[in-house]
Amino acid sequence: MNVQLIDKREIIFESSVELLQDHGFHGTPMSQIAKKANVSVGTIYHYFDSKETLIMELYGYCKCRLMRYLFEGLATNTENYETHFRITWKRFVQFYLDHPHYFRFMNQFYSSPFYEMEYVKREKTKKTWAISIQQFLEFGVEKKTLINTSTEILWSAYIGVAVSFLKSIHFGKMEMTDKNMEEMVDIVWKSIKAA
Amino acid sequence: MNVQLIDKREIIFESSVELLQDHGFHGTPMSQIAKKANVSVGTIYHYFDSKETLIMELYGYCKCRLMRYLFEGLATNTENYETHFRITWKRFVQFYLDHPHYFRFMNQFYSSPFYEMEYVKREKTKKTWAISIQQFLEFGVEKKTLINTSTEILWSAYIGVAVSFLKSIHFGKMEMTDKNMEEMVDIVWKSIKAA
Amino acid sequence: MNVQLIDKREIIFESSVELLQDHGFHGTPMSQIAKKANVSVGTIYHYFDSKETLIMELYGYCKCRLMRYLFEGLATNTENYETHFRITWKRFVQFYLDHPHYFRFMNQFYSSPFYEMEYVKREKTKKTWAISIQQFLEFGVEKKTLINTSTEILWSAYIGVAVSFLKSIHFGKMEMTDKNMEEMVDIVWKSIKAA
Amino acid sequence: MNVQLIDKREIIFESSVELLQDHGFHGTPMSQIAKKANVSVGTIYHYFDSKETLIMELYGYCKCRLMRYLFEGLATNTENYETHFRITWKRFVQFYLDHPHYFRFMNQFYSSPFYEMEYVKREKTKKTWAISIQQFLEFGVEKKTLINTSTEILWSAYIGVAVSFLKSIHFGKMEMTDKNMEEMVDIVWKSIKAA
DNA sequence: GATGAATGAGTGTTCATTCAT
DNA sequence: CATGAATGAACACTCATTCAT
Repeated sequence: MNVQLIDKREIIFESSVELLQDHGFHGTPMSQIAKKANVSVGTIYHYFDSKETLIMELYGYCKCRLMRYLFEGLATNTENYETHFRITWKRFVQFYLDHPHYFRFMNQFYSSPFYEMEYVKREKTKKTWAISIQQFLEFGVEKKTLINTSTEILWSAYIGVAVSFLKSIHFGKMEMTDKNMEEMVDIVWKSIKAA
Repeated sequence: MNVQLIDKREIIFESSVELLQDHGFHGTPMSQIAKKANVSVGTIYHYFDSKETLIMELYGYCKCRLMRYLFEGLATNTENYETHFRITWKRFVQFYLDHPHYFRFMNQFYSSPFYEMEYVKREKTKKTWAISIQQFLEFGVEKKTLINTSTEILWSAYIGVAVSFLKSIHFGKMEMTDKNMEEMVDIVWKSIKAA
Repeated sequence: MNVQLIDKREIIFESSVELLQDHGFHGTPMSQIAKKANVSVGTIYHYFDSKETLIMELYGYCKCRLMRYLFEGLATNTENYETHFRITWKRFVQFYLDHPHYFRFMNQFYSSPFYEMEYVKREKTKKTWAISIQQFLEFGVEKKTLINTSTEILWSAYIGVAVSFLKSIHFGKMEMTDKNMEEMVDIVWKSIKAA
Repeated sequence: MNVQLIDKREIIFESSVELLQDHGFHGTPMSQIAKKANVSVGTIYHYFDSKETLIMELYGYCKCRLMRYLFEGLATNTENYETHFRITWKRFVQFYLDHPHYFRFMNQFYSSPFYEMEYVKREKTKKTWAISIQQFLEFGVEKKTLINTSTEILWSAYIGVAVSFLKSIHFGKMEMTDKNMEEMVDIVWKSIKAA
């Protein structure tokens, strides 16, 4: 029971993503989140200052989950960069395929005015997953395995295709098959590997 | 009088995008849109059934604007596919750079639960810009200028990088320069051109 | 019906005083005021920015009503100061006897943290009833009919006894009779008239 | 242990007045009082049945403090009534000047719907400070030192001017000087002393 | 006795929508 | 066609109070 108390924030988080992703931020009343989490509204406000705060922190929570999944058990200084690259990219996609509501929530968040605010904060706490992937990309440039351009450009190529791919799958325009996955990594890899 | 009708709808559209993009769909009251458009709320309801309808139709309006811009003055059966490809991709990006609130609005819309509904309707009226770009991509496959894969995959590579690139620029992570633009097209082209 | 529209603010005012004075500011929900005024909550918010604003403006409304009552039909430059003084003081008391809820409301307001805020504003718009009575008192000092002291001191003597008297009546400790009224004016007059 | 009990109640009382006087009764959450008193909310509820009870008892506590201050070291059957009268009146004012938040709290309480309830109870427990001052005033009437009128009328003249004077000082309209104090007592004394 | 997490009824406020003018 | 006052359901959030520890 003590354990449950500690996890209350997490219970609220999990209830929130599911609801928020398919009714939208404003379409999901706090009362509904409370009901789904089996707590009272007051309890949510005990753990979070406001609905906005809850959403902001939920975003952080999702990022953490993704991070853990992305780099788990992966040697940091890999010898074969390409292999490493392919694994990471596929994991990124796989994470969202396994947690579709995380994907939809984060995507919605990222495209909403909420993100603008969050972004400011992010500048302060540099330690984010985005940075980590970026470091990985920078490393590739240094090793001359990737084309010699700005990290931001590489990042756009890396993440953009993944997100776009995930959306196509989400909307049922495409099937998720190993073949498709492989073709997509090929495309990404081809696009930014050094000639 | 007919002219005036069209004008008023457009005035409402223009006022809406600007507001919606930085306050969000639920963060923008009809009254505020009315004020910005210099009409009464009643008038908006004269032209649109509901707020939802307004947003839906606004999305359609934006799509039309983009379409017109994308293919304007461009010969449909071009001899040099690559040139055509590069021009189109850069126009796509340029359109949003010129109309940043269109970009933010459509992105927000596309990532919101609204889109799900809209999507169903879209299936009925096939004539959308997306289809057009897709036809262009399919044409490339037929000509064996692009790699032989599904249109959806090509589409993901094409659009994903563009969107991601635009976001980086929007958030000030990247400067918009001709050089950057050129590098991005190169990446996209390289990624899907036939070997 | 047009007339009624114009008077809507006043209808809300009248409903408010009655409720506020016997349930307190926080003890009176907006919904209750709305019900009593036979309008919707939304309508109240159409005329007043917030509950606070409503209360503030209600105070102003009450002050106006009192003012009109106090000096109505009274020649400004009276020859007999004492007569004038006695009439005004008794009118002040009478006004509140006739409008007991105005008295209780204003008293409550005056003793609450609300007044502090209002007070700041009042400094800007000097034209208040308090000032008017004070001018009357100053005039008495100039004429050497009242003792030669600060207006504030005279004011305290004038208003303090009246308020205290009204409270005693309100709490049933005292009957309101002409005799009592006369005795009270005597006391006040005696206390500040020049020797 | 008994000592501790009394202490905690007092700590809670002291924290309460300060908070209540400038945020109002409903503007001060129990949690805030608890924080200021360095106890938990639960503890407050251990000593007081409800918030209402706390406020009621706080009022009683303040009255006691005033009483002790008013008559401390003062012979009950004084020979010189006027001197005694002046001392008491000035002490009354002085008490509130020394404890401004007591003044504001009691004033607020007295003008609020709370008092109505309290008043009923008060009838039962006759032993209050008000009664004491009233006895003092009655004594003056018997001695024919004060005018021959009802105690309530004398009381109104006595207390009303004091309260009004204190408010003027509180709102900074008047400076608290010995001269002003002396002038005010003169006014009060003059107003009710026998001719 | 003391704590403070949990509760949930209750409040102020917003805003899409209607409709009489 | 245009207006904007009126509506009232719905929501975010508060806070007195309880109770398991």
